[in-house]
Amino acid sequence: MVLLKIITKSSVISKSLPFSYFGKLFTEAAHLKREQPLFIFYKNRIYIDPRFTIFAVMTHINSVKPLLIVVTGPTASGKTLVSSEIAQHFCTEIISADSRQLFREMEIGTAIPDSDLLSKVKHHFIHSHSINDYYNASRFEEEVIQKLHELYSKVDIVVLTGGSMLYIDAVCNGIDDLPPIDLEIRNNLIARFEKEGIESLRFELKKLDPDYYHEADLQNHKRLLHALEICLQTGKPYSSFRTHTRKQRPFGIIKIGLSASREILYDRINRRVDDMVNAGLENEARRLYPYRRNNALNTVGYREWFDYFDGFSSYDETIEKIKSNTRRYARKQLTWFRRDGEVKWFDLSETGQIIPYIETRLKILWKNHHHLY
RNA sequence: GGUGCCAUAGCUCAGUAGGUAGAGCAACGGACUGAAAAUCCGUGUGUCCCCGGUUCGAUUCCUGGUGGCACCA
Repeated sequence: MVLLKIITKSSVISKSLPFSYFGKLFTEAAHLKREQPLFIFYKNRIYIDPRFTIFAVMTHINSVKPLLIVVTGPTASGKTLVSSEIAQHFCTEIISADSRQLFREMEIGTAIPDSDLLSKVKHHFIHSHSINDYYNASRFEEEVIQKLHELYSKVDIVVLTGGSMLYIDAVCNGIDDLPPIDLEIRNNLIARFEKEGIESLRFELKKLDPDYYHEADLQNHKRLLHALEICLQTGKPYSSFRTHTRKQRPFGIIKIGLSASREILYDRINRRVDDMVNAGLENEARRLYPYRRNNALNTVGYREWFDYFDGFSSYDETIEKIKSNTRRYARKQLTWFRRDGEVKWFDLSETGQIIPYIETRLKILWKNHHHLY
């Protein structure tokens, strides 16, 4: 809801109005007894009759939560195009939730939107960081929440799109606050793991945090390393930082998922990998080869080339491996989606229904507040 | 046309000295709170080419087909 105040030579008009939500023409003029409307709302912008002298137009958003439209789906399901259409329809901007498109050094292999789309809609968190930066889901949460705060002062709808589910969860539900870890503690633990093996980590965790020891995946060294880092850094068990609660967000969330049959999805993946190869993926990987130890480059579409450069696989095997690993990645994403009951799914053949669906949801959301005024 | 070899999972192939089978890859499922395109865990999906024969029992041995490969014509 928007409080609109228009100050003219002769009068001050104050009106509470719904935001320009449906993308339809919205007029508000009857009370002026004019034949022509004084101003119209259209797609988040206010257009004023030029024959009228306006001294000031002030608006502010009031009471109704702004909205985050989350567009997700497995890799190569067409998120980029759909989210761009949604953003254009609602005259807003896109935040990318993609843990690899963040990095400006990686372009072809991460399938960032093309320059045409980037010029039509403002995108955030694409090529915003360097592969030399230390990055993680918590940082993403912090930076996106900050960015949303900024954006919601201008618009009341923002689109979040991507397939990095942990990152999306971090924005929608939050993740627990943890202290930063000294590099020395981290490196010591890694060295210990490499020298003494995972058994040594289990032994230490059982001592420092028996609670987490019982629920942890004891085969997964990353989980154990992380828990131990926290224990050693703080002197308190890692489990004492785990709240198991969702953070409250000052915005509403609608989740849209894009789906396709396995056959179609796999075909899209295979074709996209071929396109990437034709666009010069091998050269991009060769350029990044010196950085292959960076976590950012522990990524499908790059690590396979590094094996090829090291002589461990043939050219054809490399491309097959990229396709196969991308398919596996998509399956892993699907596993994550199955647990999230909040997602409204649309098949690729019915993407035309997405914007009408969002508009219906908006009507329901905002109608309830209308009675307050 | 002749001779030899081969036919087993979606693919490449093991194997059963006769008791209806198993590896790798692919595929499929799950976990997931500061590396997440990461990391970790689990699952065999089969007319053992076809028709007969021998046998208590044949994917395995035998006859004959069919298909493939190699060599000789």
